[in-house]
Amino acid sequence: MSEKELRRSLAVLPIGTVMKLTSLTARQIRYYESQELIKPERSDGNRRLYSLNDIDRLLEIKDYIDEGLNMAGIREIYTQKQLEKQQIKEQLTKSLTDDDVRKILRDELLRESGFGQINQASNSQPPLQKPF
DNA sequence: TTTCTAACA
DNA sequence: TGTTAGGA
Repeated sequence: MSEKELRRSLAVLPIGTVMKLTSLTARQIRYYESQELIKPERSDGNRRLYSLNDIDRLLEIKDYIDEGLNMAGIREIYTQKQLEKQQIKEQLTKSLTDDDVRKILRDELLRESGFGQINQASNSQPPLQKPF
């Protein structure tokens, strides 16, 4: 996470500030939390602390409600969005794996060409038993 | 003073 | 969602 993202996710705002920044009532803000649309931190004597990201999300929630969505509908949007992120992560991991495979194939070709001894030190892959 | 939980004329 | 009670 970049420092910028860390700052935006730092929960330091009390509900009173959030009310002014979003024009929502404390009742609404707490209700959206009960619907799992936001997850503010807690501290002090059980007081809620919100981050700038929470502010953005609350403003988005207002728009979604204006568009006629209910709590469940909005929640689906966010849960689906986090699933997409998870899939992107998996794809990235798969991509890196393919790159490793490419390195291995390259070294196999070098070995078969009789240049096995000039293996690059950058490749930490152990030699294969049976090159094809 | 501000915020919290729970509950409803 | 509003509003209020009773505490922290």
